[in-house]
Amino acid sequence: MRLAELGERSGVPIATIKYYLREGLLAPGERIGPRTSEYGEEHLRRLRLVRALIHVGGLPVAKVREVLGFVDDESLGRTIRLGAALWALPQEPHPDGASEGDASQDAEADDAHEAALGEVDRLTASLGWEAVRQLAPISPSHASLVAAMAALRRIGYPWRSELLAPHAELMHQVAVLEFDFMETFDSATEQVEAAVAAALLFEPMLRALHRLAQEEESVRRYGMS
Amino acid sequence: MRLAELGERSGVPIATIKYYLREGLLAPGERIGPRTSEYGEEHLRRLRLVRALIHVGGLPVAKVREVLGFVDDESLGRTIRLGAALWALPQEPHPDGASEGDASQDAEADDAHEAALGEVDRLTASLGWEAVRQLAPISPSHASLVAAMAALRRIGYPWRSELLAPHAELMHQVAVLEFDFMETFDSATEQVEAAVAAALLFEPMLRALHRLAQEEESVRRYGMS
DNA sequence: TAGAGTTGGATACTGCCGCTGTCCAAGTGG
DNA sequence: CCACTTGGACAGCGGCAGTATCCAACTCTA
Repeated sequence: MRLAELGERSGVPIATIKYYLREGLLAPGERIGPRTSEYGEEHLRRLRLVRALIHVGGLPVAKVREVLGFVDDESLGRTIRLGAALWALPQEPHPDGASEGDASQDAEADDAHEAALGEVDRLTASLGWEAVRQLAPISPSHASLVAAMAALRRIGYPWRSELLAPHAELMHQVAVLEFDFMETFDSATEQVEAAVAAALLFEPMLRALHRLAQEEESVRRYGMS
Repeated sequence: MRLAELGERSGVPIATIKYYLREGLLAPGERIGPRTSEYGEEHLRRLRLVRALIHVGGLPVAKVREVLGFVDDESLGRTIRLGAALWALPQEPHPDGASEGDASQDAEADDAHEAALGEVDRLTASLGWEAVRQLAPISPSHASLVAAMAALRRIGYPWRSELLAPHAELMHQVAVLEFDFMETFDSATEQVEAAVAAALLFEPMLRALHRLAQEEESVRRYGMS
């Protein structure tokens, strides 16, 4: 398949495909002439993944390049390759959300952070997530969880680890399913691609469930009016 | 408190506060002279909410204006006011993620959509979420859930409603807690603000838990290497 | 083989968005 | 009294995801 067909089958404008090629999000096609390249099904698959990362996941192009760099790095072992790709996914839309006001506020923020840290520690201990506990100092997901809990605490919502535990257990079941799914693919690259896609697409579903539950509870409490 | 102090206590640059005033995200202060205004604690609170919506929630300024418009509309009943504010929160970062390739792909997408619709229907039926079932045709959250499930299905991940049910139940418990928290505030405006903030800040926490669970499972399966 | 169309490649531009810097005349405060 | 601040207006910036244009070299079709 050549460029025009790739664009047609993927629904992505040719100018945009050229852009992705330039940015290294898409490997160049196989050269079959000085000014002609042939693209395969794997290009189509990759193009769909890129679009999903950017449009569903909301990742900036630079981040996509980083993630795909790990996905494609065949010199890495599977664990590292998968871990690196998943860690490269951004943890929060905008990590610069902290306030930097006067001293009292900074102190407030630190208190919340400390408390959140302790809460997460108790949570992972009660769950027996030993790997997570070992990785805690360097794991972006761990930092992200602490930051989110601290933010909630700062607006006066001191969430307890006991309330989080059931979610955590469920998330672990979800992770098991995701990994099972991932292992149905043959090539390591496809496996990691599948894991990234699943990790990313599951989250909007969770968010939607959360909002639906809010709707239900709102109507139950206050009626439909 | 005057402009300079508001900027200092919130940590938001004065130029930015002026921008928010211009954009209508922040009510003007109380005029105490032809060129002087006084700002109160509610301005500080609102400013923090605006920052949280933009930086933690990733909302564009226009969306923030829309949400706050409902939060502030005292002519609305509480149900409507709350519902409108929550519905105005964006459901997906980039809702334009669909592909529009050739006919075969469109058909594929429709199949996935139909299947997802049925799955969600069975889910809400089994949960007894009657309000959600009634609101389904107009609820953005419902549409969003269907879209997310359809996207997963399209990449070959036909999630069953049984697997979602425990999440949904948990989310309902979460919603109950959120509403309890909301009701600890006196003024309706503060209540709705609290609900919006809680709805928004809970989601990053869930995502972080999901990713931590992935880490744990990855190490359990493939070791730390 | 002629002529229309496509290719990879380079470069410059667009539009949106969240600010940010500058300027101003009118007031304020020590 | 005079430096400073205020509300207000407006232009500009920097980043980002594309998009448009042009090109010479090539390929396909008639």
